[in-house]
Amino acid sequence: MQLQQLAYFVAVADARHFTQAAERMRVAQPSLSKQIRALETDLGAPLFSRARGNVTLTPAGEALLPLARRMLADADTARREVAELAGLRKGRVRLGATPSLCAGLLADALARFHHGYPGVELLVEEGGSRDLVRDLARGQLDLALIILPLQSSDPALTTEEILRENLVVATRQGERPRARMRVEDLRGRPLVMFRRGYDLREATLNACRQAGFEPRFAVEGGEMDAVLRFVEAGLGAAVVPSMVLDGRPGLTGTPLVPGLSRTIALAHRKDVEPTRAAQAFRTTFLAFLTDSSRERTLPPGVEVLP
Amino acid sequence: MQLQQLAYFVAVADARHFTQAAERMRVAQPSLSKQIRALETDLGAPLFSRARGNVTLTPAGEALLPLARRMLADADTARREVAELAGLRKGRVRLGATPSLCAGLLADALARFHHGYPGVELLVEEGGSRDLVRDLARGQLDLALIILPLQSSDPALTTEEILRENLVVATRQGERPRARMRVEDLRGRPLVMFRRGYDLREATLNACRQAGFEPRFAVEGGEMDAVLRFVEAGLGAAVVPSMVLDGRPGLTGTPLVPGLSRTIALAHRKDVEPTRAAQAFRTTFLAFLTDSSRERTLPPGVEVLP
DNA sequence: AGACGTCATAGCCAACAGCTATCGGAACCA
DNA sequence: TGGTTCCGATAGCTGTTGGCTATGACGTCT
Repeated sequence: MQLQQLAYFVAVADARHFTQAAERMRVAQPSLSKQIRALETDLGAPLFSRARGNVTLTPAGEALLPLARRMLADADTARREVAELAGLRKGRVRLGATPSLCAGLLADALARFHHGYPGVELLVEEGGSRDLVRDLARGQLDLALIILPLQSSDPALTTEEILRENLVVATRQGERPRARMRVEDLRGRPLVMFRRGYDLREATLNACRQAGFEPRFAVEGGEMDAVLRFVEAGLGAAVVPSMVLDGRPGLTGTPLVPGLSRTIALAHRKDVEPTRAAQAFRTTFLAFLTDSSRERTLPPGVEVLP
Repeated sequence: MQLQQLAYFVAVADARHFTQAAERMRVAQPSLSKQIRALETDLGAPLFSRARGNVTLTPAGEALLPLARRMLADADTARREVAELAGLRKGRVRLGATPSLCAGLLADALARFHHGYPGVELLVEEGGSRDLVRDLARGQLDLALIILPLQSSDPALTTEEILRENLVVATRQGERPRARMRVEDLRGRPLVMFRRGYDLREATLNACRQAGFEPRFAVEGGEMDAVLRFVEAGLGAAVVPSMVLDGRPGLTGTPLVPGLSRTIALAHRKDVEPTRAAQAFRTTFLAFLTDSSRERTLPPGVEVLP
């Protein structure tokens, strides 16, 4: 007997319908059927009478139902009580993140954390790595997702590499598509450039200079969303993390050869232990990444580091 | 969160000791440690403070303990209530079995069934297949473990092949041991023979006759235990299932080539549905066999059929 | 210092929960 | 009667995981 089997059992008892119950539990119908069957053989008695389109509880099922409900309720209570004592009932996580992450996978991760710890306040600051590092040091942030390597000489941070994201050239959809490009191909071509302070600005400029030319700007100064809209409007190309193109049908991302990528790390102050809420966020976030990686639901061009 | 993890948690809380708790739960210590750790990360808080030789509950653990106990108690109650409704609280199973099985693995199987269904009365009848089949037909048995093929022409039985057991030649320990024997080697050699009615008597006689000779008897007429004692006493050899030699240091079993084996089947009347208790016995027994097979705890010379 | 006791870690394997694809049979409808 | 639809069961595959053994780390006691 397992709690999950009981949850499935209650779902079927409520829905009087295997397929609908499976949908509600977010699993495939055969998986649920199999678990119910396992529970039945474990208990040694059928729990449902499966008349066509009319699933009903057997007496054994009737006897089990209230106990199953109570066990599940107890499990929920236990979860809450422990969370309360662990200081995760209330609390606050102040998280810094780069714009590309905010636009990309952060939303789902935050949703997951909020679902797990609904009482914890979530504050997100969007900014370049330099600003985030400064705010971490000032104690204005608990955690930050930053770009490595750090420019600042401040070694008072612990960093943990967690992601690698590929940079691609974003162009307007339909503009003579290519399989891939070299940085060299950007020479003379008008670029839409981020405002000062963005890591991507430095990255792009460095790449061009290393290729031996100074890039030409069609427009500069925007935030992430503005830059993408300018590209959509045909003002020019931009170098961006491929993940921000997810869900932007008007834009095409062309990979660069040799590949250009950035390493994203989770950083916090070395001198103070992160709050329990911050630790919980870190755990949830890492779990979210590995899960997404496993389920192939990560945006393209993002790779989870071991 | 899983019920088993909670059971492990309660065990550790009671014992204040991981290793002892693991013993009590009949698992290896690392397995238990891993489950406790999984529970802790699942709940987001440590449950034990692991001071050397002084394991104590954290506040979170204290909060969880009563709820865990209640969930486990509910699970137990649910099991009992369902069993009661399924008619397994009381009831009776009348089981027939051949002497070799009774002497061999049946004891452990019965213990397991009794543990699972303590309210069910267990009656065992030991006898040859012919007698068992007759008693099944008369309604004096619910289930029987018999030797296939059936001699009787009564087709009113459902049989399910479950085991194959090897026959070996039992001789006194120390008597010029051989790696293997042919049936032919029994010619002229005094045999200890079972009484009429034993399947083994027929099997032995048939094998000898097929090899072209009539066996010589040193003594005949005993039950299983007596036959084995006669062999131990040096009266002669006997053909027996290798499993009955398990735990008889005074006897050696020599395999026959070509191999001689018997198929054991579980039989019940075709015309009446077995009682719920009998069905439960069947399930438990089959599970016992596959478990034993997996854990390599079957007596030698016995093979579980798929 | 060394032996012991105790929990954690590492690495391996079998079992299983999950999936997709498909079947079988009841109900419904023309 | 013969599709068609719906719904649960079945089959076969895969990734995850609970279990094991062996070993490590580290305190305690002789």
